[in-house]
Amino acid sequence: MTSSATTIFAAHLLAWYDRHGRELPWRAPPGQPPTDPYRVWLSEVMLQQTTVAAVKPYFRAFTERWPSVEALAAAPEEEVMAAWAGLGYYSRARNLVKAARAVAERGGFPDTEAALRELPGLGAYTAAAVAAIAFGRRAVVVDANVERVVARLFAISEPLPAARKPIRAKTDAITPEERAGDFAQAMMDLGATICTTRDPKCLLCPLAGDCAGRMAGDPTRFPVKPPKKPKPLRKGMAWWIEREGPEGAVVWLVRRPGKGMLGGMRGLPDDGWSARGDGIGGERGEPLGLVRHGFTHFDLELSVMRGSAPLGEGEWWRIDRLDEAGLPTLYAKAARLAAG
DNA sequence: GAACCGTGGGA
DNA sequence: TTCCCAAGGTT
Repeated sequence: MTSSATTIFAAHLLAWYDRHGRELPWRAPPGQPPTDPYRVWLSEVMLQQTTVAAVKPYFRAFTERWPSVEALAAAPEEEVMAAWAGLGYYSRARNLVKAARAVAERGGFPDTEAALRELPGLGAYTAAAVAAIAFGRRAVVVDANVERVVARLFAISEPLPAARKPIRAKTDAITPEERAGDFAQAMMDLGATICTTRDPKCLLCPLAGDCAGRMAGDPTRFPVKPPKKPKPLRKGMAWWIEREGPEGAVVWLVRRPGKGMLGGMRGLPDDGWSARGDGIGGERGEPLGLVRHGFTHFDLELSVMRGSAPLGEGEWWRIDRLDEAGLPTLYAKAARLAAG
């Protein structure tokens, strides 16, 4: 594509974006002053591998409770972890606190892609997105949407993940010098609403006339994905240990190790199903039921037992305030089973 | 590269 | 029900 062709292509897509771009809580309306980098960063981290619908309530809660990066930097880590509960990929919350403190320490966000990339939790995608959207830098932003749109647009037949190199090169070639942030958001909106994984709406697509994948017959052939591996089934045990406290019934909660599965989150004492060698042994006890839960790379069947004595380091937590404990979904399910 | 790291919604 | 996977990063 020639330089002038690139300009026309980008202008075409941006015109579509100005008319059809989605309204989102973290997105400044067209023509507004530069978006607050804190809100851009926070939303981009929340959106990593996470749907817009899932992020919205968390974004509102975080920005209401911690309106600035300085406020977030001053928050105790465990409060942030609890507020993140249910959103998944909990290393994001740990890195969020680290990055906020680094930013507050240096007096504000760095405004270049390379410097942003140094912050914990900001990889190639997020650093480029924040640099482009919050600071108006030209950056090549490639997420799963862009990957799909570009693979179809140029009919890239090489399978993933090797296809990422040519996809990135093509994305670079079509990224304009001006409004690179809007261009990136336009590509992502296009992927989310038109160029969807299944059943793309090619008749509504502003790029249909340029799409090699469509001309090839079936755009959904791109990108070509490798076969996926079967998910193993793991079995484990956890204990629901309840007693009467001065203010009502309480249950024994532990803090999970900082790394690994559900790292840093509260949970029920367990037998080490997460395979990190840090399990707690315990008597079998009365079986309360079975919780099934799917993780990214394995499924879990967790047997929940009624225990009698506290196991490991932990704390008694009021059962009527269990929703404030910040339990990840697995343990929220177990609690529902035991208390519910 | 490849494994590891969550969750909920849509088809 | 089952499968797929979404504004990825770290090791």
